[in-house]
Amino acid sequence: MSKQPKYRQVADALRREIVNGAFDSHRRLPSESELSARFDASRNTVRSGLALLVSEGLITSSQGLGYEVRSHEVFELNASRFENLEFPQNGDAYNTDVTNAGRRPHQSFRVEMLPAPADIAERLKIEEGSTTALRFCHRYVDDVPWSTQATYYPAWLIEERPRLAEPKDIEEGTTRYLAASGIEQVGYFDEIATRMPTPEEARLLEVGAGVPVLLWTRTGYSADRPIRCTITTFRGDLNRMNYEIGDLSARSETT
Amino acid sequence: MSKQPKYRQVADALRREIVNGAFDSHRRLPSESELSARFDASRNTVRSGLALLVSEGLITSSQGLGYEVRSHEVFELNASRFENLEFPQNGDAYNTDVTNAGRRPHQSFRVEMLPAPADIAERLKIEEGSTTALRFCHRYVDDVPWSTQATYYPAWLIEERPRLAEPKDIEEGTTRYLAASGIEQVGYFDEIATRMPTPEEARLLEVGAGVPVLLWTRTGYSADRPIRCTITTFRGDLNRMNYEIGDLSARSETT
DNA sequence: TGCATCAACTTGTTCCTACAAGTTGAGCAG
DNA sequence: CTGCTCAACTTGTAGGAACAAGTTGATGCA
Repeated sequence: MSKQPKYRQVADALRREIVNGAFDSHRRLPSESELSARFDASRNTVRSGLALLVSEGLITSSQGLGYEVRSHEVFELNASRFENLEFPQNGDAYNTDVTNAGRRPHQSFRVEMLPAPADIAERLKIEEGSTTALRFCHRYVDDVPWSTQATYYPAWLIEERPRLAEPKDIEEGTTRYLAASGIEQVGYFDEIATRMPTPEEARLLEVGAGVPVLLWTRTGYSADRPIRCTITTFRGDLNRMNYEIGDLSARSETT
Repeated sequence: MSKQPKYRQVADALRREIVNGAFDSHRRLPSESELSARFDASRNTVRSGLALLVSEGLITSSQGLGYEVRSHEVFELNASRFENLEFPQNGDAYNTDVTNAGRRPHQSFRVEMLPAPADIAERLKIEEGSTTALRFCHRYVDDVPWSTQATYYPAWLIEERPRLAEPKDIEEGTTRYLAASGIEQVGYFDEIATRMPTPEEARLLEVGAGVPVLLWTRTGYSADRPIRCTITTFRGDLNRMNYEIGDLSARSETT
């Protein structure tokens, strides 16, 4: 009658109940032993089924507490408005967006001088191994880890704009700082990818198993040459990226 | 000495060897019993460690064959060039891009008339439950499942452009078909998200555990109103999306 | 009342066994 | 030589047991 292995039947039954909302948002699931009795399966088998749901990102488990349904409240990032000088903002884009959403931003900075990795060198059109300044930024929203951001600047730019090498926030935003001193970012090339987090990323972003990360690589260009490359790693469960392209006057109209 | 549980030590050791390239691209890993002897751990413990690497997307397993390192050969999609009338193409964007990359495209179509789901209705600015035409497309590259695409057209558009309701490819591309008959897409709003696949998606895209999907939702607008909404589901391990924004004349120059 | 302790829960880790099921290559029958 | 069978590998599924470790609330002592 059922060709599916038992642990899958367990997972399928629980998944159906979860998506139908049988378990309140942050109430707990029945314990492993209860499920074991209900499905007439060993604890190991039930655990296999639960592990499947964890890896799908549907539930989380905590030792001593049990399993609970994960809630997703996504945060939208408008990538095409970022770094657009015409769009009014107070401070940098991250602070602006988070504050506008009624959340509380927090970030920690770190600056390193290091030789350019191959992929960065290629994007910045510089020699692999030549010096770059890496501004690394770990961002939180309401004290929940949100993203890590690594921006590489080529050496020639640092010499002209030494504030980029200081390990602190640039209040007006780096784009404006550069523009105000004559280096204008006139275009950018974005690459978006997804994968499962490395153990290091999982630690920094405090994500468990089953949550992919969104990788956003932006290479900014002046009229002459590449001026910086930013790699942002987002928690995939909490973020969505938007692009507005072309004439969208029909979008804002009320129907 | 080592506070980490043994199955994590196994996973960490193997991960290190994999990223250092100790195992050839598609050669197999040692079998579970070999690893069990090497790490002085039970087969179950070794399996837990291997399961971790599978969920990270590093390796795959096949019954009877063993474990092997997964290769990533990503396919780049230029999202900002899609549906741009100025950019010359033969046929639709998918066929063009895949053929240009020297790969062989294949796709199967299906058309359904169905009531609009809530999220689609909101994006198309129509009543929830009102009729829409869904053009569903399952795409392959070199016979590997690549993406599924669901495009919803509002009823008013189908009445004017009945070819959209026919279950076959429109050779010149839907964008050009619409433009040639007076409905021009002048802008679009893109949303990009990632998550683990549902069992249905995992089946269609033939992805195992540990591979997230990339969700791309594009709402196209004419000068007056939304004209369609496309939801594309990509295999995250095989695809990357690009956006070119602003003046990128500095990008194409040779250094 | 306030606080510490502990029993009773939870999941986490590790081992064991047994058998099912997919793959491959050796070897034998024709 | 061809083609089939089968033994010997591989991973997959299912059960068992025992103990570690985190959490919670009840109990009882000061």
